[in-house]
Amino acid sequence: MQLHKRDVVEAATAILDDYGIADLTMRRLARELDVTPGALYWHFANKQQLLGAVADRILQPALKEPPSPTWRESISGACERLRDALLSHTDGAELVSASFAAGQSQAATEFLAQLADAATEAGVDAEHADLAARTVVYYVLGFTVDEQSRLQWDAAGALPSDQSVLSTDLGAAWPATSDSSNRFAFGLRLLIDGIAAHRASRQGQSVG
Amino acid sequence: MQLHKRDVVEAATAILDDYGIADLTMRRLARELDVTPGALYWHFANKQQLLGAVADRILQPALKEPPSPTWRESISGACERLRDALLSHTDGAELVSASFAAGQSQAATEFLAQLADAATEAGVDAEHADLAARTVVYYVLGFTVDEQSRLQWDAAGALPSDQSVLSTDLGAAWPATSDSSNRFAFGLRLLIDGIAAHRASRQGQSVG
DNA sequence: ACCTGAACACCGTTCAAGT
DNA sequence: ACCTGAACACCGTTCAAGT
Repeated sequence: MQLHKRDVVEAATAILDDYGIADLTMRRLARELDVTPGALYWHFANKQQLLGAVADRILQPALKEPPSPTWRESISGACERLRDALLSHTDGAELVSASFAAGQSQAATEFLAQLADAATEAGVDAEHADLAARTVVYYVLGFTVDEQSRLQWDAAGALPSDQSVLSTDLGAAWPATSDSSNRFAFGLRLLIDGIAAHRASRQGQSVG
Repeated sequence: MQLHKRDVVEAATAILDDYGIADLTMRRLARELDVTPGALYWHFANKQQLLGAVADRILQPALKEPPSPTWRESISGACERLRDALLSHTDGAELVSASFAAGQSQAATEFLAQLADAATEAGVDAEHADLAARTVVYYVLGFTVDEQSRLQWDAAGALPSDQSVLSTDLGAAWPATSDSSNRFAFGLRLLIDGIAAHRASRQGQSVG
């Protein structure tokens, strides 16, 4: 039967989840779809574009924005959804980070625009709102790439019996997800406070 | 004559500057050094490690820290030196960003420690100083990767005669380096203000 | 319109064997 | 100790030709 873009992206996501970004090659993907590598180039101009489509798929859940009462919650909510989306696919942060840098993810652009809106709400002038949004995205991507590589490294080295590197002392379980989330929230607060400070130093508006 | 690590890193940097990161392959590098690819693996365990050494070389100028009167100037000074170092090599931001994420650059770790010291000076507790430093580095790397890709794209498309995409209107020259630097400074101020706000919300210290 | 076959021009890495 | 020769197991991309 006919090959459609959606099938290709779905199969690519499956390879990503099961084997990671290093195994997500055009040839491997073609094999999985029972076609010749050349077939993929009928649907996608090149690998970068295909990865961009995978990035868009990963970012879908991060784009739903429930209305927030304050701009602070708009930003931190969006960032938490972004991090969650990245963490729910093997090497998700790395893939999206690369696609974002290459300008191949339409969803990333959309996400950026949402953040810029929140920054505008916060009182940042239009000229700088996009920049504030980018700064926030750089943080989330950088943090999550780091976090995910550690998580996956630990998961790979984890033996069936709980023999972790840091669990030589009894009882004390390995610093869990909650700690990582706290660390994430710290950096986020830094940025949000920075945006608030900028707003305040420009013109006095109602406190968000 | 004998091949030394320093020769290899120097030749690698030359390829980077002249042809970019895509052409910085082990085989190409070996050819340039008049050796067999296998020879490189006597001196470096793998390509990542070699790229880490190149990153260290690029970061060297960013590590000199002149004493600053305030922690704010320590941070912004370090960040400007980092950006300058990255921009002075083709694809420098991309290479250092990758090496940093892979944990292969010793210089990047050192740079991080310097920033963490400044954050501590600012009144951030030890537990969070490293995190604040990372947040700043994520910003500088993210911003500069973006900036450099645009710069290089423009430079590649620039015809001998000043036929730029945006210069269809007369007189108005293309937004120059100064604008980019202003944008860089904006995001940096955001982060520094965020750090200051965090310090203030914790305990009242002398204003930096 | 959509895909195959086959090629082009490469990669990173390993390792016995040489000096 | 340091490097070569040669191989292993791959890559992304193109494009005439088929259906």
